[in-house]
Amino acid sequence: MEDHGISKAVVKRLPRYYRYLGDLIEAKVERISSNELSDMMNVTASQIRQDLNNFGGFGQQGYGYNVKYLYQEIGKILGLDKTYSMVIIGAGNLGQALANYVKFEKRGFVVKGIFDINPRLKGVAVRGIEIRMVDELPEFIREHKIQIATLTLPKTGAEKVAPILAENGIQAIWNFAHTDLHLPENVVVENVHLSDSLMQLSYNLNHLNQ
Amino acid sequence: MEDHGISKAVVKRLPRYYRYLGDLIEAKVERISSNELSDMMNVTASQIRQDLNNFGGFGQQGYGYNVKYLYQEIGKILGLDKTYSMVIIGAGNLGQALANYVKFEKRGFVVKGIFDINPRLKGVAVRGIEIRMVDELPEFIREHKIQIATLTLPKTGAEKVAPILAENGIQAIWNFAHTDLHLPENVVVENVHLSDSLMQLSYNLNHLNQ
DNA sequence: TAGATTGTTAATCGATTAACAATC
DNA sequence: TAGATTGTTAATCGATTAACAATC
Repeated sequence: MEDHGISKAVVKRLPRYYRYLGDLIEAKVERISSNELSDMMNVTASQIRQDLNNFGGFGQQGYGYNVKYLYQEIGKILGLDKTYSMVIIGAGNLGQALANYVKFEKRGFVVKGIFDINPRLKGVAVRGIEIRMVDELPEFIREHKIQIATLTLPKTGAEKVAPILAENGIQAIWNFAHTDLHLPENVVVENVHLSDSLMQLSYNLNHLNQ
Repeated sequence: MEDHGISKAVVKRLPRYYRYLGDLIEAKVERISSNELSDMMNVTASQIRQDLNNFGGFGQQGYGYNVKYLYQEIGKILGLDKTYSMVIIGAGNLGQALANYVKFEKRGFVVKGIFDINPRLKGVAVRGIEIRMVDELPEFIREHKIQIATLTLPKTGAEKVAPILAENGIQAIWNFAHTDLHLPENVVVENVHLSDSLMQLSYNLNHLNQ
């Protein structure tokens, strides 16, 4: 577990390496050089080697990298060799969409509960998981040792619930709400601001040219 | 429209400025200095001024920035003063969630059509928009002058449909599929790789410490 | 006018790329 | 052994921060 000082840029690239390596495994490719991978991914071979060497020497001179091994190692670095207990807070369209997305479960992110404030949703089941009311959260988190909370509710709701999560020992928040959460240092926040993304698209669409 | 050479990092920060300025307008704040904004946003005042001056001098010495004016100007830079015609391709949970998300519409991104390959969904309506079959896409895009396609379908489907979109004049793709699309330079691609995001969360969760 | 704060230039810092010795 | 390719150091490039003159 000794590392740190790894830049955000590097961490951001790891899932992409992981994805390409997964595809290579599917294609039954056994070994790959940083140069071949560089061609596939449109990054420099130098960057690939630098990135990987932040975590250790996974390759072999004259040979390259063993695809399966490297895939496994990056998986471990990303923490994908473990399972995580998750709740989804906000059972609207997006929340339900994420709850239904089984691929996350396959990667080890298990949805243990879905929560909402709307009493009309109480007891309604999404993929076999009944929707609970938000006031049950503190107990639920502690009882089920929930590590990750996915926030798919409006801004104000997210801001209200976030400190409660922190108080009850949530370790990470996957935040889809359109706001920046201010939480203690020991709570990891990963933001997915879809409207920011759409605005970037819009910018690029308008400014793409000579 | 003269610019370019604006770095990705800057463009990525613009929506966040825009969001904070919107909040300030709601809070009836009329003017703000780069220093105050810096405190709110946890970025350096220097960076704020540098970022903005990529696009012009929006402030005034001794005064700061007029919130409403700056908000408008950033909106224009992001292209939010226009409307866009959009289709959503893939009417699964995520596609339907996005189709139901009215805030996008309010920002000018209008969903004109929803498409799927599953014949059982044909004619089903989402927020009043009936689901069409993917083979109708080329005609639909041209007829309705669609500029943006949102891809919320599996990898293989996305890879199949993407070139068809490009051929029929789509200008930008908002890609939620778990794959990198290879398209002509004149098609903007904005990726939202949710599982990459979840992996970054997982990394940070495991490596947060001393 | 004095004070505040921008716009912008210069300095620093960090990340990417290039180069090459080590070694399989 | 010769060839290939890594791991790693050094060079370059770009982005962030600091500083300050311009000016409202």
